[in-house]
Amino acid sequence: MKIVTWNVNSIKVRLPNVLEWVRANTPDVLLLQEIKCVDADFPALELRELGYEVHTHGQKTYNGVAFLSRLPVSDISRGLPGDDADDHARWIEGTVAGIRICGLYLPNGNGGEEKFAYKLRWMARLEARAEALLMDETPFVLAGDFNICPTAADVWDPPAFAGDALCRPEARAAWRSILNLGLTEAFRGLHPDRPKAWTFWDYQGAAWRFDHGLRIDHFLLSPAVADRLIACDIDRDARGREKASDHTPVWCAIGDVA
DNA sequence: ATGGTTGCAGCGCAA
Repeated sequence: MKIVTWNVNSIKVRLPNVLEWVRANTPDVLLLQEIKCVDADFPALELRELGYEVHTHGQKTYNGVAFLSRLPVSDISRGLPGDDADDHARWIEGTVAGIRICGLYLPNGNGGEEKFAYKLRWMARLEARAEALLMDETPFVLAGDFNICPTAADVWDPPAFAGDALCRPEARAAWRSILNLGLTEAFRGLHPDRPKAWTFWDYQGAAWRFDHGLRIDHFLLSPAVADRLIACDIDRDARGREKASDHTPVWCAIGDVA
């Protein structure tokens, strides 16, 4: 099973890129972030024509996540538990082939201490959700735009980003706390030393041209799924297309149960 | 150099 995560930064603007990429790469499950539209405005017909079940958790203007699958999906659930007052559309989960797949858009956390505090609270809820799935012994995948550069190796200019919410020690500590539940980060598990493995290049400052990137889109696997991990990689090519998102797709392949 | 770019929405805000 091939699972893809991609922050598309508006599905309305990105639809041609997404359709072309899906035709060429035929993922089984496609998790999108920042669709930036309400559910009724998501271009479901176009994706159904390519063979996908379409589930969305959208909102006006900001955020919004989608869960698309060529395989049957059951028990879709929207919203990360733990705060009924949180109205950001950042979480959608569903079961495919016995795996609970969670698509997430973690808060960026820049723009003031209130926003950073929200990010940390959201990460505490994420850890609680992962713990609950582990307790249930549910095989699961957490995938999406985590807005976290786990280490200095995941940042093009570490000193310049020292105070950025994507790199701040409290955010990295929260990330490690989640990993320390016993999860496997798919990309670094398979490519521990690959340099400049970026998944995001800012629109500003010609970041793509200079290869000034960050690695912030990730897959976290529960132990049973980690045992079945075959491959995980980043499709840089999509970032170089016309009208590209500032993020590029990241994918992983999970083998069938032996 | 407190800059620059994109998207939404309708102009400042979020990223």
